[in-house]
Amino acid sequence: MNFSWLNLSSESAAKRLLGSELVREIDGQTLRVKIVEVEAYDQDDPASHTFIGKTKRNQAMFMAAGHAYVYLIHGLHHCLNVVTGEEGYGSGALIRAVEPLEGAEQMIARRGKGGYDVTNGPGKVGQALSLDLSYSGHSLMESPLILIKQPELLESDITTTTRVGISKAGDRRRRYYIVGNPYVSKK
DNA sequence: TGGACGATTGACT
DNA sequence: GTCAATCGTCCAA
Repeated sequence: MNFSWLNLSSESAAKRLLGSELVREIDGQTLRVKIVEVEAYDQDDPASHTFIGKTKRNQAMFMAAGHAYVYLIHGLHHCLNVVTGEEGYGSGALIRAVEPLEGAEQMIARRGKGGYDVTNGPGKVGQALSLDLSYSGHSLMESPLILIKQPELLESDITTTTRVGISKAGDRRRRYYIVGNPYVSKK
């Protein structure tokens, strides 16, 4: 098992992540989700945390492909990224939304909400999977958070749009999601 | 050492 | 549609 399939540009790797699964083991429970929405970020992108270079916070983004980068937004929400590309180059894909496959009830309990609201946003994914800053830099080959490759989706199943909630480079179309999946975030 | 700010969410009008 | 919550991080002084 290796993550050479993520050793691509952040755009290609982000699209390749759609349909892949994350397995989260916690309190003896197994949570399994499918990635349905992502956004690409890299060092040459003004909207990326790595645009300013390597810092204490974003150093995980400079690790080899297949590590996790978790950050805290607005002091409230933890967001998960999958690091992509070459080690030493700060790039990755923000996991914006997932579809519960296993352990949905655990996620609903952690979220305090059911329905599609359970995981249809980056902060919601972080809460449903109970992630925090200590997971930044974690290898996604190891328990308790594992990334599992799935067959690549057809290009016709992927929609590309502008990103959400950023204040810079808002015109870059680097948000990708699975057509028709109800867990895709709204905005 | 301090102040400004954010790849968001949810509550409220 | 508007807006507050809340804190780790970054940078200026």
